[in-house]
Amino acid sequence: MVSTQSYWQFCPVAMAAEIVCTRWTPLILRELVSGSTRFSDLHRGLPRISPTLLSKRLKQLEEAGVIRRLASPNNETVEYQLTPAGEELKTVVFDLGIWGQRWIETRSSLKNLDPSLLMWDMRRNLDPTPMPPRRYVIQIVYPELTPGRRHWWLIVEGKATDLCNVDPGFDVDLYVSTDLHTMTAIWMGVSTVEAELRSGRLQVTGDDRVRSTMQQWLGLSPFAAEKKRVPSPAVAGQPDTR
Amino acid sequence: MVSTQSYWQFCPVAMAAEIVCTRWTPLILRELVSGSTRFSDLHRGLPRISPTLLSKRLKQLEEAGVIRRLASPNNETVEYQLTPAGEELKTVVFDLGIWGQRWIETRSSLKNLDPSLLMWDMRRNLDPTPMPPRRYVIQIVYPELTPGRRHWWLIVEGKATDLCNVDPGFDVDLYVSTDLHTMTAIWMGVSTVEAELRSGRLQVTGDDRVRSTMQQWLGLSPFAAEKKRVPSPAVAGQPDTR
DNA sequence: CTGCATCCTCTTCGATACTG
DNA sequence: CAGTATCGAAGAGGATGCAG
Repeated sequence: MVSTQSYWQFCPVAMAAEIVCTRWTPLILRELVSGSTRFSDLHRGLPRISPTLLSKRLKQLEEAGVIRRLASPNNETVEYQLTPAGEELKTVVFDLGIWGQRWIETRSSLKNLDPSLLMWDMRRNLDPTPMPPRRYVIQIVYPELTPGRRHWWLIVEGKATDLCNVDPGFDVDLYVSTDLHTMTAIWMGVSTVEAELRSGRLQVTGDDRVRSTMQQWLGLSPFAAEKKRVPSPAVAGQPDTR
Repeated sequence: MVSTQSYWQFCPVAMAAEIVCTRWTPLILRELVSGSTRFSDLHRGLPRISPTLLSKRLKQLEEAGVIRRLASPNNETVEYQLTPAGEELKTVVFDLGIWGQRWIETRSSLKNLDPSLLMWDMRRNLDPTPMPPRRYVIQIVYPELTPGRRHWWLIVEGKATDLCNVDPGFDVDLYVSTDLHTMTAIWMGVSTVEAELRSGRLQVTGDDRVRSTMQQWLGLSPFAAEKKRVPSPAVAGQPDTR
């Protein structure tokens, strides 16, 4: 029987698409490119993939020479690292994201909201430069959400940032309260901290210096700078700033 | 029930992958980027896709704003054209091909050979500049293949080139005889006309001026110039040039 | 907890035939 | 020419289990 996953074409686009353009693979590559190397970290950035399929895709990527599987001596941990071939896929993944940011309308981009994904992404890109040189705790609250997804803590310490979903017990330096839609819009660059503070959909209380530099330390999506080329109709339930 | 084709992620990479990275879609885009606009031409470049699926993908691409469907007034013909958003996908598709050319080993690239695909691609990229300014007929023969796939004619007239699989009845100006593997390797840039003439796997007889410029008018794959970064083991059954 | 393997269901894809 | 219709095969998702 003919393998159904091959295109049977010698064209390099077809050969590459067989490796890169299968379900979940571009997103797995995005996670790897963003620096995740552990199975569980990858899965955290891709909550809806089944572990079975993630495992299978990682094997296929290894087989294709895109990643290397590195087990620690005693087999305690496994890391997946991009090979040189994998490194060169960064361009493709990034260009794909740029295209998406430019041409996919805001309305549909802002349909698939997930606080744990958003917080996980924020943790990854947070820029601690404006923070004081000590442990700094930011609490983010989405009052609209169910209790289990309502409260989040970002614990900045040196260059590392930790993310918690349960109260870590530290004193909070900065409180942020908003709704998931607004926070996602800011993260994606279709709105700004300033505009949402004015609109009243975002409230920030605490340390004044950190408060005023939020747009900086928030470290937006890598694609946030790219402007939409499609009309962004006013999103339902989200009236414009007065 | 949750739609299974969405990733449920707001990340632009995910949104773009939902549109671009479904089965066959990168290849359909390659055909569109290469200039095909008609359903039957697209299908000719993608012989193994079912018309059902091609039709479905074209609808999805139209829905996504990547192409426009244009029916002639009397509905006799239909054309699919890239929108501005679709034009910007050229980069992504091209980069994907570049990556494939660099990182996928020759052995696997040269597994999926198909004379009609190869000839269709050659027709598309042929450069008629070195030909005399009249109808010029090139016959290509693959003696190894079954009769129905053995003989091909390229009919160059002005800037247009026609491809025939049955004898068009014209006098032939140039005869080319080779095997499919060799011709594909030349087309993909992993071998050259000169090397294969020397190896004896390629024979060309007829018009001397056109014969000597074959490497030029053949108009290789758009990716042929990109050098492989992976070792190219000597391909089985294809010994190196002495 | 990490990193999978199994089992089962549901969706998608491919092959072929057929239509206006 | 430009697609639909049909149906069996393959692939993806979900739940669960389990070893280190």
